[in-house]
Parts: sequence; structure tokens; C-alpha cells
Amino acid sequence: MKRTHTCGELNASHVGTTATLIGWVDTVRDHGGICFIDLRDREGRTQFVFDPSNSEYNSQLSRIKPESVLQITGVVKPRSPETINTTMLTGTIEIEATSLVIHNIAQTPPFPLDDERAERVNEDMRLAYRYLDLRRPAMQQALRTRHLALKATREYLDDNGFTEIETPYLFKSTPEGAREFLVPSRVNPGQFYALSQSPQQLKQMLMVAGMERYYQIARCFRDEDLRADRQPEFTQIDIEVSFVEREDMYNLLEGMLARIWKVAKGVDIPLPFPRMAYHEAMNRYGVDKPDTRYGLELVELSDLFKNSGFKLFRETIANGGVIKAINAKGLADVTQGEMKNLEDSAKAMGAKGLAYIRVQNGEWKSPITKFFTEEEKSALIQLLNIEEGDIIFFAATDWEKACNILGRIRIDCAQLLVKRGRMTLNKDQFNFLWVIEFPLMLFDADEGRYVAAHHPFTAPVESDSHLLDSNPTAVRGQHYDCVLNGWEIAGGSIRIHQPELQKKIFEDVLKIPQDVVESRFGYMLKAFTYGAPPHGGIAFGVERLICLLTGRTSIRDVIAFPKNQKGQDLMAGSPSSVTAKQLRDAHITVVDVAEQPTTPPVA
RNA sequence: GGGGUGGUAGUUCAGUUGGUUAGAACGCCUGCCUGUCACGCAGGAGGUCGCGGGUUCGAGUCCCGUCCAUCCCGCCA
Repeated sequence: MKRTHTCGELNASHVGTTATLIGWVDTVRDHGGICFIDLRDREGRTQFVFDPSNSEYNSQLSRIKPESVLQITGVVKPRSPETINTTMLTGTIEIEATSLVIHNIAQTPPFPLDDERAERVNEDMRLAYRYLDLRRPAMQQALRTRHLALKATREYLDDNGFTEIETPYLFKSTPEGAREFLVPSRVNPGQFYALSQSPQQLKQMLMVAGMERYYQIARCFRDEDLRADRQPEFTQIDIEVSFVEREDMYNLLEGMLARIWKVAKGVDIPLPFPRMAYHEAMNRYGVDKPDTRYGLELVELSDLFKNSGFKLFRETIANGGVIKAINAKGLADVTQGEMKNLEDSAKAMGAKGLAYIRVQNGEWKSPITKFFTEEEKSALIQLLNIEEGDIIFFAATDWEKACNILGRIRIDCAQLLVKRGRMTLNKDQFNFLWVIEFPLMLFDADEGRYVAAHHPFTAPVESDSHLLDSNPTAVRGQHYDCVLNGWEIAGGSIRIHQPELQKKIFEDVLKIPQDVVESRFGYMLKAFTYGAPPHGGIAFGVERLICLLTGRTSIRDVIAFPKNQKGQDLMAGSPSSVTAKQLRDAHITVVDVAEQPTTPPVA
């Protein structure tokens, strides 16, 4: 080996030894006479001292630029007390260089590579030069945390009797879910595979096959529009278990998360996780994935305003709607601009406007309080704990929309309070939560029919099963979401394992035509008739998990080579045009050449 | 598919009511400097103000169009 030590390894105990290090030039500090170079590798940084009288390398020093790759040999020396650098892992020593090999002189990077400034650079630039971006310690740490988390996952599941099984990525198109990437089949002209959106159906087949405990670190593909927390390909920890009930799953998965947090972060997370019904989460927090690190809970006011003199409130309730409110404590000094943003947020969630009460200098400033009686006002003070400096927002509409509006306002207000330093959101506080008892079905007004809230394989809660025909939306599913600090990190359920019930859900409740059921799910229904065990499972979003472990907010930061918002790889340049021969081989005829995608620029 | 915000030096940004030669910091180049660690000091180079059109005596600034980026809604069983 050329290298005897890493750049993060040497300390006072190595004084006197001769060491050869290889790494990238972090900084050059040339004093004319004496010269310092900090060498960096993935383990850390080490300072080298170059003596001006050493002719062996002196003439070469002026060529060296940041990010060049050097191999330096020298003797480890202690630093005098006043030159010790306490911010450096190796800050108590330095290496007096005796020889220098320049492996590569680097061009000047197109953007600064220190963590603080690189994070503010236009992300397309970072993605085009991803190999430079990944040299940064923060990015290296994210990828290593990801590795540790997956390693812990594999070890834990192995300890618990699981078998890792790979399922095909080239699979059958099932168009009722997310939009799929299609792959033409050369040997089957005119026919297509779809890249797997999730191993859902296959892992259930593995349960029928008697594997009992399956997992896979599975790549999933979805051709939907991208967001900060969405990529066209992403990774799931996919799990399915036979002979279990919901309680078994909670225990198993809590143990797994505890192991991951211990191994990847050195943190003990408290078990068991609290649980909350979907309805309660919506009522109290306005979302099905509440961040419970702070309060700002929604308050129900429908009883209070049932007979109110305020027509809007009274009629909303008479028409089956609700009045809900949230007290953003201490945010009465919200600026005009911030108020406008809050209104826009409310409107994005379907509100017509955003009524409020601002409590400043002992007065209520509000466009609506003139309609309230004194009794209503004093009841409000009590119900919402109104004090000087508060601002209260109202939503008056149907239950779901009111929850959505105030749920969004709650999150926006929390951010404003954090910005003002009146609230802290500790990234090292981990509020895990099981959100359970979701409705099994939703009614889609646009299509005039019921749709599965999650997927059609979720088993109904037994005591609700009798409502399947009469009132499907009242049936709760045996579904569970794992939520952490406002992020949904996993979703799973106990599945249907009786073919009759599964068929009933498809045909009688979801009204999927019989021939469609047969062509898409026929193999599944058939498999279930040969003895399907009761089973359940879950899938964790790996990228979200790593974001929460590393305190990052964009999943692109925990993927080595992510795609940009247009789904492009800006480094290698994909997607790209293909040759006419490739298209012919795939039996694809391009009708409109102008509609071909343009190739993104290659760095 | 819809909406918000933005596009000025290699990077991050400032640019007043429309007014002389468009600035700063970092980076880059040259020179000086033997204890720095965001080294320091002196000097220098670097701009089609995204693109196209319009209003005006005069446009980085105002208007229209367009492209790009970004965030959100729809979508994500």
C-alpha cells in the first residue's frame, strides 16, 4: 500500500513515526517561506509543514492547487502548545514533509466545496459535478449513515428469522396505481414490462409460498412529478410476515428502528411508540402525520357557534360543516407579508379566506369578532387559552377541509415561531408515532365511486366488516403508518388473505369490472385459494429515514446520484435520445420527432 | 396540468425614483511574506444583467412574450 495512515488517524501517540498519507488538498497556506498544506481524505484532515530549504519538493509547491491529489511522506511532530488546533481531529500533531508525489493537479472547482457555502449553491450545479459535491464531509457522512442504517436493518431482520429475497424489477403493468415506467420487450413485439412500483403483490405471493418472514431493500420506480421528498427511483425496506396481528408488527418494527438509531446514531429511542387513531390525528393536528414535538393543537368550536349570530359560522354548522380554530401563541406580531403567505397556504388547501383574531395591547383586532356575543368571546378565551400576543385562525367548512387548512396553518405558524426564536424544533428529539385506524375506503366524488385509501389488499378491522356493503367509508382498515417528527416514514397493514373477501373488495366495493380484476389480480386470487396464511407487512422509505437520522430535509442529499426535478441526471446526461436501430429493436415507432425529450447538458 | 418566487462576475448576492464607466464578498491570476489553520498584505483579470421584443432622449430597473431554476397544489393504489 502506498498509504500508511489516513488523514484522521494520527495523534500525539504517533510522534516520531514516519507516515505516508494520500489525499485531496483542502487548503494551501503558503507563507513565502514556510508552507502549510491540509490534506483531506474521508477520515479527516492532517496538516503538513513544508520547509523552504528542502529542495526536493520546494519547486513543486507553487503548482499545487486545492483538490489536487498528493502523496506526502514525513515525520509526525508534536505541535507547540500555541499552535494546537482544537477544531481538528489531528490538531495536536503535524507532519514535517520529507517527500512529495503529485498524483494529480486539479482544476479549480466550479463551486465552493466547504459545507456551509456548497449547501447554498444552485443544486443543478452540485448535481452536474456530483463527484465534487460528494467529497464534502457532510455528504460523505450522509452516505455512511445510510450504509450503517441498512446494515443494522439487515442484521436485525436476520436475527429475527427473516430471509432477504429479491423480486423482479421488470414486472407486470398495473395501471391503477402510480404512473409506471414502461420497458418495451424486444422479444415480445408490442408488449411491455413496467418497472416495479413496489414489491407489494410479489411479497404477498411469497407469504402464500410459505417463506413466512421476507424482507428486501427494494428499489421502487414511479413516473410521477418530483418534489423535494420524491424521486423517480427510491428505496424501501420492504417487509412481509405471516401469522401476525398488528401488535406483533408494532413490536417487531419498533425493535428494528431502535437498532437502526442505536447503530447509525448511537441513540436509544424510547419504546414502545405512542399510537393515535387517524381521526384523532386529524382532529388535533390537522394531518395524518403530525409532528408532536410541539402543540398548537386544533380546537373544535362547532358547539359554541351552533346558534351564533355570525351567519357564516351558523350556516356552515347547519350544513354539516364544522368550526375549528388554532391559537398560534405569541404570533400576534405576524407581518403583512407573512399574513399573506398564511392566507395563500389556507387557500391552497381549499379555504376561501382566513379569519383571525389578533390580540395586541389588550385589544382584539379581527374582522369577525363584531358578530360574536360576550358569552361567545369569553368561551373562546377559555377554550383557546387566549392571551396577550396571541393570534387565532379559524376554519369554517366541512370537517376534512377544515382539518387540512388548519393543519397547514399550524405547520406554517410553527415555522414562523421558530424563526422568531420563540419555539425550538430539536432535530435530535425523535417523536415516533403509530397512526392507526385509517378509513379503508374513500369516496372519490370526481369518479363517483369508492377507492382504496391505501391499497386494496388491506384487511378491514374485524368489528367494522359488517359495514362493507352499507357504509364502506365507515370501515376502518388494519393499516398503520409510522410517523416521525411530521414525516411518514412507513406504511403497512394486515392484508386480506381470504380470496372471497379480496374478490368482494375488488368487485362489490371498488366496482372494478370482473374482467379487469381477472387480468390484473387473477393470479393473486387464484394463489389465495391454495392456502394463504394470515399475513401483514410494511414498507419504510429509506431516504426519509436517513434524512431524519442526519437532520437533512431533502432526500436528494442522502442519495449518491439523485435526479433533478425534471427527472434528469445532470452528470451523465439522462434521459437521452437513442438510435433509430434501438427503437426498431424495441418495436417503437416515433410519430412526432419534435416531442422527443431533449438531452440535459453534460458537465 | 395550475399557482407563487427567482434568473446580474466562476460562486453567493447587492444594485435607490429609469440617469455618468454595473458593485461587494469568496474564488481565480501576479507579486510580497518562515507558524498559519477561513493565513495576511499589495495589485490585477473577470459581465451579451437568461433570451426576444416594446415603452423612453436614456432600461439591470417599467411592459409583453419566451426559456430556465425552485417551492407548492393536482398527482404519488
